[in-house]
Amino acid sequence: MPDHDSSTLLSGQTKRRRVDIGVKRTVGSAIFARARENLIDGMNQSHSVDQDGDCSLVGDREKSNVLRKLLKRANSYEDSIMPFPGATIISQLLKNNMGKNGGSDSGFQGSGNLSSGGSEIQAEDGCSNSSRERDSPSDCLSPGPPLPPPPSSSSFRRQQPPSSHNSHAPSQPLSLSSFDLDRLSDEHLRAKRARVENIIRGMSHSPLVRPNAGDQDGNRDNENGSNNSDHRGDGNGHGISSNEHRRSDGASSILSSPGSRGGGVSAGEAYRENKRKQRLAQQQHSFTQLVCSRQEQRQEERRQLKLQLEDMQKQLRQLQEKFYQIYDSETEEEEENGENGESDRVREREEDGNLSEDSIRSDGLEERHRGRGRNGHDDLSELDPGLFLDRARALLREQALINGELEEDVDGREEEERNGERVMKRRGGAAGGRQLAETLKQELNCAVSQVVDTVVKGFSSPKQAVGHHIGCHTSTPAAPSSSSNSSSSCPPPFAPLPSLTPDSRFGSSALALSLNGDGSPTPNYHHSSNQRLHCFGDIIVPSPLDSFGGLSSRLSGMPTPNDQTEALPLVVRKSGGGGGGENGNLSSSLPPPAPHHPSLHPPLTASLGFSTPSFRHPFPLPLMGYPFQNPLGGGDGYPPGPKDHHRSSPDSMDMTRETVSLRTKMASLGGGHLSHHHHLHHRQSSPSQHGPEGLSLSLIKSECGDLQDMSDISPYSGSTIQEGLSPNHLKKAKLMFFYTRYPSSNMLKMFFSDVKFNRCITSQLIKWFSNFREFYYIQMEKFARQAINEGVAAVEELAVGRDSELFRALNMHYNKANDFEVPNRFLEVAQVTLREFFNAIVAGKDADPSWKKAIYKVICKLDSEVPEVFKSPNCLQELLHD
DNA sequence: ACGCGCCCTG
DNA sequence: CAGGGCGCGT
Repeated sequence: MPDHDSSTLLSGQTKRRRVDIGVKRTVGSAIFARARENLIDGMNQSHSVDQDGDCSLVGDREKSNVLRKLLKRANSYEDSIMPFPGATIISQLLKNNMGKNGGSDSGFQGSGNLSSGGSEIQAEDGCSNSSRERDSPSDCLSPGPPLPPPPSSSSFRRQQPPSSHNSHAPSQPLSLSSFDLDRLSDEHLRAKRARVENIIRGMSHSPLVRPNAGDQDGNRDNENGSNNSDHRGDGNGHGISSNEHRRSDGASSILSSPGSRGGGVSAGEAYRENKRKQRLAQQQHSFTQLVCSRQEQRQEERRQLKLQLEDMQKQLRQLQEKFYQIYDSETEEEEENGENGESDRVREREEDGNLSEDSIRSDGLEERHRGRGRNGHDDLSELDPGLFLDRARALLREQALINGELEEDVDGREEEERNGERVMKRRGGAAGGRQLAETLKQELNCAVSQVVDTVVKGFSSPKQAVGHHIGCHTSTPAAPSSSSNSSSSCPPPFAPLPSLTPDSRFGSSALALSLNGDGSPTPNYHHSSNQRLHCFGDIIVPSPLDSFGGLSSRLSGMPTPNDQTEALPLVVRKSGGGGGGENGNLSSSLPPPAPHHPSLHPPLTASLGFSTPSFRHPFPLPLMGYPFQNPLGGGDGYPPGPKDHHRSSPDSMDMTRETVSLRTKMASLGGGHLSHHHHLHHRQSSPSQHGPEGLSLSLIKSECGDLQDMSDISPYSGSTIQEGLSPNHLKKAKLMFFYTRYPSSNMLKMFFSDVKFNRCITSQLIKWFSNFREFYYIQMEKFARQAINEGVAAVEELAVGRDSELFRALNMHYNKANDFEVPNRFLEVAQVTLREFFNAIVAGKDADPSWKKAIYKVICKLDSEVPEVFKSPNCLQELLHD
């Protein structure tokens, strides 16, 4: 896995570098361009760079996006309610929400926000909404006209105001859920509000509460410092922008240094509380009430989250102390070596501690969230720390079980904590810090992935998420005790909830991040690559996965790939290095949701070895929703159900008729062979490997899914219409290349009439010819240079005959079997091409970067008619027989 | 803005 | 051979 990671990283780096260098467009200042690139990368790719903050940040960003979406969708509703121009109002609301989420945390500063409706809020909003990549907090401070949230541009960008990210992130989920509340009646709102307030009041007495305003800066600085030092290693050129970016992002609230925490309820809190109440009283009528209530709720939620955060941090610190006590003596030496890796490890420990200990206290919040969740589709509630913690806890337990160091009982949270400590101690004593670190890494990975998963799921299917949320919460605690086999821990809870199953697919497979799942209502999502992106913006969130990857890689001591392109959305992780792995298979292999019985699990789980419960969810990945119609496979072609193992041997599939693309995708997915995908269960691969694979799957789905439904390919009909390209098609294309180097798409359609054309197929064919050309021209250039080197002085000396090396090379490539008689015309063209290259090189034109273009222009005119025979689906037989 | 083609990479 | 990025032409 390290190898893979490193390779990926390298490629990513190179790509990035290339991109950076290649960007000639003048987009303002280079810094801005960089920043945007980073942003986009962060959104769409891994942002391993700042893993520390990723957990929360990612979620935050995504949430913000989602919030916007929701708001947009709700426009109609809001309009009806509000007499004012809907857009303005909504944007205002949105801003307020966002401002509150981000701004209220800044303690006293926010005191004026509520009553005044505040310029501050708006300003902050403007900041975040404008999605300008700027690092100076001052921008946000300057009050200005409210900027309507630019949905398109901002969808991919982070919106956190630089000054408030700490608590901002956690609060987001709640705000989302609260949004749903809009649709509830006032009564509901009030009731809820009252409940929440009660809770908050209770919480407010917590000694851990503190005003964030003062701390944030300090914390951020600290975090930044650590981040910078950590990532310096992988800065590779874009360090500046990335660092800056990170700064603005801030570190994750969860992981942030606990050093400055503490203190009782701030005066600001109380003040704000009062303010809220006043406002409530004032706003008894009209939509303003709605708005205010929502705001209030958000604030409260935020506060809760903040409290939780504080708690977590404190716990983290405690845990850390314990940790150090136990291990420092042993690991000191290692730490002495102290490089980035070491520091990373330390942080990991912190994180881990955070997670495990946080879980201890998450109950109250969970309860609240659950309650709230029922009212609206607060899938978002899933996002809340409580859930996260819960899952983390479960993971921790799981890990303990895996290592056989955890006792069966883990009922009480204290118990749990103790167990964790015990485990640590034992490990420290026996295996040493290394093992512990490994365990922690795994745990962390799992937790992160789960969180991501949860977020995604929540976004993708809100309503279901509620149920899922509940199920998950309840299930996790109980699972470990029920059986040593953790695999059954999470799934069972879902079983009773039919509605959950659809999205649980994603949800459960932490690795499966794709939102495109069938369940998701995103209408446009399967359109084009572009839309793919949009999709992500809408629902999914690449970053979480990224963060996951980053974390995992980092934990493993490997640099994180910066350029993990779309791996995220997708999905299928087959095996997991982090222990999450194999689920991908399961998920992919499992058929939809029918409430599955635990009985089904045993075989699967057994092969899974150890993995977190969530990973074991045998839910099919969203991708599965797109049944790859395998004409021969009778429609169940691709996603093999869990039972596929027991089914007729996969080999029965007619691979020759399998579409090429499908095969390739499958290969990427299944680690190779469609027929052997069941072997995946036994494979152990690094998580990093899965990203790309999953990606390919998503690609298939998203790109091909939209094309005409493949369903109309009659599997049983004698008709040769295929939805994909077969190896024979490839061969045919190669032969066609002898006639035409630049076939038009129409031509391709004519000559591949036995293929059901869609964008996928078309582009694939075009790509084929592009690749053919590439090879062709490379050969030409090579031989031209060779001729020049050999002293050929005149082009006339150059000739391409069937016995020439050049021709042999070409023939070997396009007509390997040599069972096709290459037309003379091709020889002529080849000769012309060769000479063109020769002349150009001799003339020194090759100094020009685009010197080949002229040649291409010439060659593209030399295409000749492709014999009619090629139009026949059976042309190969006919041609080759000749 | 979109599609195409080249280039580079894996 | 496929992905992805980029530039160019429309």
